[in-house]
Amino acid sequence: MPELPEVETVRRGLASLVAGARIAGVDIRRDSCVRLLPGGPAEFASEVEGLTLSRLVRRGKFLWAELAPEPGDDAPLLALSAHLGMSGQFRVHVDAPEPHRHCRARLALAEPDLTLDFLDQRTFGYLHVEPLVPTPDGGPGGEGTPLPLLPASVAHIGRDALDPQLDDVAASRALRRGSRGIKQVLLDQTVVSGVGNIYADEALWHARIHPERPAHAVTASSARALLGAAREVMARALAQGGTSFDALYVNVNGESGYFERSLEAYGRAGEPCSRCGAPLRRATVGGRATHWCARCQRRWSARRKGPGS
DNA sequence: AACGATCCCTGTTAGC
DNA sequence: TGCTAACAGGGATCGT
Repeated sequence: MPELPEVETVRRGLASLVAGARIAGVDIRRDSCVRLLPGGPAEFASEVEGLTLSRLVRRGKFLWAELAPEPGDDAPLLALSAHLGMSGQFRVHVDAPEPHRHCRARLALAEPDLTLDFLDQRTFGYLHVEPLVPTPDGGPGGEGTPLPLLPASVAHIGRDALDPQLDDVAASRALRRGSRGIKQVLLDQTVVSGVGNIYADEALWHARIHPERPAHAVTASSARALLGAAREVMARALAQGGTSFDALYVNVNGESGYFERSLEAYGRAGEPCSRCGAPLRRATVGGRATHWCARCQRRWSARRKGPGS
């Protein structure tokens, strides 16, 4: 599934391939792949046609292209935003083949002439055209993103774990707030964004925290370790995922398995923990498949030795 | 306000 | 063998 590292890989691919191109035509092949607009898919098409894809920007798992009236115009007011959901992909073609079975939208680009396909097998992803709005925390952060503007539907999303402007102190404090299990807080994109189910399990394993430990019972140093682990594991995945896209194939779907060999917890139920050898467990937590080591990741702090213990 | 439950959707796999 | 059911998942939204 595409989480932050995969989405960033897509962003880089699109930035190198389609930035600066003009949207010459829009073919929505499945209406529900476009977020609800009053005028439906036709409104989507009429809003974006003729505009230029300028900067490609990401926050967490949200990706968007600023839309400029002309190439080089740096006062965009609109964004073409996308969420890949579970299975979204972008593919760029010089000579467009017949659309793939899962192709939900096809954009014809000009200067250069290219075809940009949005594919999505499980249809949880979408495209959206929406205004860029100011945000209190000062903008998307990350590479090449000077504007303090976010697509309206992304305004509530917190800075992500790889955002250099993320306030680590405030973020780790926020991770310790509330009665929810720490994994659910880590998956809450308004706190720190970009972490999905796979990297949540990985980060918790690295930080040795039980996924169901109540957030308020996580120590300050554990919360800092957790944030650091999330950052570390996603940075490593990005380093691997980012190496392998062909010139005209935007590597996207996160299922390509390039990072799978490095996973310590996710998908490894029954296998021995590489730290302690105890078998890894699996259960459903908050509706999500969850993997952890029952020995390394205790639900409660180890009891201090005392009378009666 | 905070949090849990529900729903969206389809291809694959497990089970009978 | 052929069918059905469970499952995977992020996030918006609604109800408590």
